[in-house]
Amino acid sequence: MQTSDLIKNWLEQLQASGYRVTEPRRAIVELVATADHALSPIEIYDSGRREYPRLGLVTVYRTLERLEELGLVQRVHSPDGCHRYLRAFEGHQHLLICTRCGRVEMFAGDDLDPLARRVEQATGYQVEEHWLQLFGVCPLCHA
Amino acid sequence: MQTSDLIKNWLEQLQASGYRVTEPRRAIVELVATADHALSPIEIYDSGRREYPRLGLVTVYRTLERLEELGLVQRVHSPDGCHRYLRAFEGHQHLLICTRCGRVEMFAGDDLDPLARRVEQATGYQVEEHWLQLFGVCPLCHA
DNA sequence: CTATCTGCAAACCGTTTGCAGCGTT
DNA sequence: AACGCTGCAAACGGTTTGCAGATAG
Repeated sequence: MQTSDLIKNWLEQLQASGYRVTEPRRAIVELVATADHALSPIEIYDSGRREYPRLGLVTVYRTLERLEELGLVQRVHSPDGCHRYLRAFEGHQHLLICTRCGRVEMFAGDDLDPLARRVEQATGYQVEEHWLQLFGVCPLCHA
Repeated sequence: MQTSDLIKNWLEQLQASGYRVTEPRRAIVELVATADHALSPIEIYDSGRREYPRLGLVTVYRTLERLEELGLVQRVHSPDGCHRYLRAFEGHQHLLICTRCGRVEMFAGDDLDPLARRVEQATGYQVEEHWLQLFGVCPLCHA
């Protein structure tokens, strides 16, 4: 899908879910849908302001909340605890995250479902979610 | 190792590293070394206060910092972003965490090193750390 | 026209820092 | 006796909430 189509698609999904398509939302969606790395709310706010100067940080948080509800973005947790947001991709993804710049790669990892089921059996837990994340330094930051 | 020995061992390690063994530290170490689940700083503060009422939250943070330096505790990250602390075990562990009460189980997972090396090769990243964590509801919270 | 959305300000929560006095060594 | 440690209070940064005015549908 073309990035412009992606943006249009997100806005349509917002609308279809009863949300309104507004200028600030348009700016935020444009940024997040096309970013190649995970963005923090502040980064979105700063960049978004260049396009739509009246943008407020609160709106960034509220819009991200909506996009997460719709499954369009996912949160990324890092060792530093900083919350970043990344466009969600098809199915469950395993992430490789650059600890310097937040750039994110996806990789096909092991399928963890068998493991999860094994562990459920062994412990009696009901497994609801799993994280498989690698952290490292990307080639660009490394140079 | 007996839990009382474990506590003694931690206090000795503090001392050996040039830190002082004080009443508040003793209370904190006792709690964290023997806990069967990951504790948040506030929980440590509240419980610690029962044993040593003058305990301050700041001291909890500062002591956890020391214990982390010495490799005696490890941070645990959850989807809610809440930081909890767990006694560190031998080698690298994969965790299963109860999202309700913070109880933690360890499990022998796949060895992720081959995967990490494969991903390094494919992406050019230098992989430094990995997380394999499962989240769920433990049998007790589930009932 | 109405209900949602926005931005501001202020509240809020977990964490960190400055500092004067206390307690370990 | 000296220096690290403590607890209080206050600062701090990120996130959330209340509210009156703006705006999409």
